[in-house]
Amino acid sequence: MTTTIKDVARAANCSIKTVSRVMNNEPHVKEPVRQRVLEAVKALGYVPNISARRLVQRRAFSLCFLLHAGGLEQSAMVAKILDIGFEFDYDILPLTYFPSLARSRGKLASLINEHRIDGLVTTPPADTDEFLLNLITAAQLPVVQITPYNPQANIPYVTSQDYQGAQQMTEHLIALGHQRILFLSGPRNHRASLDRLFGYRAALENAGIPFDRRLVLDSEFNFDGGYTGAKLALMTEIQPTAIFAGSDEAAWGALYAVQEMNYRVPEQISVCGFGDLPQSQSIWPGLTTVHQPIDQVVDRAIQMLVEILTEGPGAGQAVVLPSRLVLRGSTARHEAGL
Amino acid sequence: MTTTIKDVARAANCSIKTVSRVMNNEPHVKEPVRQRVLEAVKALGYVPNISARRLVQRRAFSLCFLLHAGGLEQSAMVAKILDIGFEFDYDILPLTYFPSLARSRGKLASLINEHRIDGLVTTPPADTDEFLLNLITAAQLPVVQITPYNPQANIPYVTSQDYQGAQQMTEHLIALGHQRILFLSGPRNHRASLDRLFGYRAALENAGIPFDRRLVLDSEFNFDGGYTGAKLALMTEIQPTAIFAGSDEAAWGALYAVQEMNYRVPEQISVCGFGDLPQSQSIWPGLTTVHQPIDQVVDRAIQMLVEILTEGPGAGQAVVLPSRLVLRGSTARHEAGL
DNA sequence: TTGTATGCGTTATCAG
DNA sequence: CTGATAACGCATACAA
Repeated sequence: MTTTIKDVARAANCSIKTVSRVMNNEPHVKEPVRQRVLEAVKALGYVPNISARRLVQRRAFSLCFLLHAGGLEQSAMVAKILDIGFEFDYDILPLTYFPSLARSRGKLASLINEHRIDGLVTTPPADTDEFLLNLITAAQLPVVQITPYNPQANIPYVTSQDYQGAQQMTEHLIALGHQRILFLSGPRNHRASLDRLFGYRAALENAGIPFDRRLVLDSEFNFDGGYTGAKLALMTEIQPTAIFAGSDEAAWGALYAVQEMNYRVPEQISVCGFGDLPQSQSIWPGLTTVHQPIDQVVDRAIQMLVEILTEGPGAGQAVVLPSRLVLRGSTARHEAGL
Repeated sequence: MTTTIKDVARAANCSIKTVSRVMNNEPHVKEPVRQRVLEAVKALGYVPNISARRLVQRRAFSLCFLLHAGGLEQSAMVAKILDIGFEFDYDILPLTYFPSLARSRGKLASLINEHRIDGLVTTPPADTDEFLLNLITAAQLPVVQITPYNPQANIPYVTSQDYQGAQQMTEHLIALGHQRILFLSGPRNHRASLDRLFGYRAALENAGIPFDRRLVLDSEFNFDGGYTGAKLALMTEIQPTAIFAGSDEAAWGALYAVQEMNYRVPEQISVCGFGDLPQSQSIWPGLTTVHQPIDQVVDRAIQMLVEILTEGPGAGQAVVLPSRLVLRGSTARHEAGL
């Protein structure tokens, strides 16, 4: 038999309301009474029944963290999410979302329509998915985005410095003597990707290097995208001396392609990425990249959502966390002779 | 205002109990009545309130999938878990568990003690953690393990062929002309690792190759373990011609170490792993490994747990799914002259 | 500062 | 086969 609030009230010789007050840290309880209640709670091993709370409060006390399927880009986020597990009373339900799969859309819809969650954290590219947006607006579900500012919506978000990170990385490559820097961009609806592209261009401009649009290739932020982009550039007249992939995964693909074509990294070609996924320090010869504070981003996003859920919409903000360069073995000075 | 079971009952001109029967596919409802109810449900867009169900059934309708922290070994499982998201009425709460961290132990304890979950799926090495075992037995929590058979416990489990997979891989290396095959083993309390070691030894024995115990190195199933083990073997008199890592992650580390020492893979040294993580086909030169049907393992484990939860302990079984070799570029015939 | 009574939306009991 | 009524455990107006 589980002990309920009534048992505690009886043991502490007070009403259940008083116990409730103590449990929820509400005011208007005299100190001696509060102590009696706390003792009774400890003695009986009382734990509030979360299901009852859910019912009476009309909340699911759980939230969904929506991730993009397939990519490893988000595996670092997942690691943090699984580390958190649940935050306060909120269960965290991580879910991958394939907009193209009816089954996946159905899962998301039932999650929302059956009121199984109170709020949502989204990551690109889910945040631009129309089906999802319709669900959210119909259900008036609170949302926190992990993505740069979207001027079209007024949605709280958490992100890290994309523009600045890309600019610094490009400056670094330029300082190493590189002039022909290939930039492997992501999808155009991926705002962070755009910001990185702008940062790249800003650095070139500041250095007085004329912009060659052939040096920017649109691709996907995954292994294949990087692989294909690098191959394309090396097999044609583009001939970069450095490859700056807009994501670490694409950088891995580029690294693979470059080595497959028997170029030496970094002696002949430098390669770098963006994101600093854990594996990027494990692959040979170590990927130079822009470190994003993913753990903190995830942490802040979840906290912000919980705050919105408990304190109302006003708790939503815009947060941009700093990123920084991480120099490893995949980049080196460009020697004119090679 | 959300529509409740009462609204449906009124609309269908019957009692709430009848509606409940229809919703739960219980018998003893005449067909015309059932139809009326179903129409009313559709017309009103009625969705049962899961919180009320949770309260009255005294179940959390959620389960925890416990993962080992840090390793990528489990990232493939995570991908599948996040794809499933929730199964029937059960929310799936994936959580990483660091037994050494008080915070992590606390999370797990509150999850169980606060009755937030009805059952648990465990993966190595959590399944041998004493703190967890105590929690489970104290709470009498149903568990399904993802690990080979443990004769000490009578716990339902799902796994894939570890022994056979390792044996086949070793046979393959032998067929390629390798005689000195280094085996990078995992922790001794990792049962799957032991089974792989036994498979390796069985293949050697069948081929009449005398067992050299210096060729088996105990290490960790991660990048560093593989890196260190490979270095050790190559810098000493052990001198293997092939390295069989008991996990893909360790194989990556070995691959890194071998290349760092300027050996060519696979021409001079063959390297292979176990598990077939997604990244193993992305790293250069492509890792030969044993494919485990991780998606199916995860699927079956969750389904089994839900069955136990709904149908009682009798639903638990022992399931072993098949694994198979995947040949890529990291292994080749051993030429005596090199 | 404290307590009483009511309701949240289901499922379960037991009588019809 | 069907239905009235009582839990489930908590929070919350509203009194006192």
